[in-house]
Amino acid sequence: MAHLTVSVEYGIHCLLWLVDAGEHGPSSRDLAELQGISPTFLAKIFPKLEKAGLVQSSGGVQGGYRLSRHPDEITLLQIVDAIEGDKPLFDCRQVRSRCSMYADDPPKWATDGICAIHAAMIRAEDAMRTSLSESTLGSVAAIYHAKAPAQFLDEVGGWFEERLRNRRVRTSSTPG
Amino acid sequence: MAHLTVSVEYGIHCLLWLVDAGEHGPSSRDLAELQGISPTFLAKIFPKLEKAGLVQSSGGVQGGYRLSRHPDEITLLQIVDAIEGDKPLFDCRQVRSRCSMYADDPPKWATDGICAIHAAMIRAEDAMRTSLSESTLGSVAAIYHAKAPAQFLDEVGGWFEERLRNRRVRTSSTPG
DNA sequence: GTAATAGTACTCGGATAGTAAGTGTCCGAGTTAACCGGG
DNA sequence: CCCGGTTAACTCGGACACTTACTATCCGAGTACTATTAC
Repeated sequence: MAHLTVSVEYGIHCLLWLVDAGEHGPSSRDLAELQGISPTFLAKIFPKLEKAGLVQSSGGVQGGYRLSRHPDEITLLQIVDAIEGDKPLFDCRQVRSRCSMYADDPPKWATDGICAIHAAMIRAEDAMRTSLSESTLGSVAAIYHAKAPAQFLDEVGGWFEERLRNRRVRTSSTPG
Repeated sequence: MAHLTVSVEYGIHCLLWLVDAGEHGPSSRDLAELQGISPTFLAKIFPKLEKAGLVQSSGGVQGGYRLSRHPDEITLLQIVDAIEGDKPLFDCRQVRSRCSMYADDPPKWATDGICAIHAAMIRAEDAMRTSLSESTLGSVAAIYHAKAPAQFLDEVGGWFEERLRNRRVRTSSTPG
């Protein structure tokens, strides 16, 4: 399995849709059905994004999500950390101090400071994180906008609005 | 779980011991028992290192492993790739083309080229890999040598030699 | 016309399977080199 | 003394449990808004 999971992929794609959505954003269910994703699974991802302060939710029948700040101020690193919880690249198990030469009593120089291997891994992880922090939701959205025709984005916007209108009611009769 | 597994950690630690071992290196079992690692598990890691051309094996009762080139010419990236098999950081599942707007028939502009999210992840992965390629087995070993007293390294060398001598025989009588 | 009530769809959290990958063990096949006995 | 068979420990590969994390589903509780109903 890859280090960055599909939860991250789902999360970023959803946030991209929120870039175009207005003040009254779609629900997690709308986003799931639009993209062919499990609605219940996506519903477990959004609370993490909200706790990280990336989106704001509104409850009730007209509820939904919207970005809590400008897309240019949301980095991919923030999204990854929000969903994966700052998962380390490398999990040092202190192999060196397990050496059988010093039976269960490693000397100070063996445990002092950080393991050289671990240090190299931390440098690699920092390089990755720095790269992720240089891409923002806005910059990714710009690439998508350049690819997709404007008509398509309008259609999706209309789809969201229709979903929103079709909520509520449905008690006695359907409009026809 | 972390992206880089304990297999990588075990592998690097073992290669570090091989830096100090001479032409006649220790067996995977020697290395496992020295470090308190599962011998059978370690025995599954070394063939990968050998396939990648990092170590050379010699079979038989006097067999063992030795580095196949100078430690300064073995990068951490090569070790990681040898053991993990060039595992990608991010596994793009083409969420964008699954959009329910175009039912099962995504237009060309949606599938053309690489996904913008995927591209950002590839940049992050490249940054990580570049960092890993800048650390060599030699540079890591130098840090360890600076920390551990020379006497300790000699003791380990002696331990390996004794293990090697105590192989074979043991049929009728022990030398005394 | 206004206030109270019922109903709907939402968010949120916990409990629970199924699946995939990593970790670790066991066993057998083939290899090498030292030891042992016969020529 | 020399040569072939035996033996021990190695590498190598496959098959097999165990554990963990991720993915996905289901259900119940609380919330906000709408429509209906009562006054």
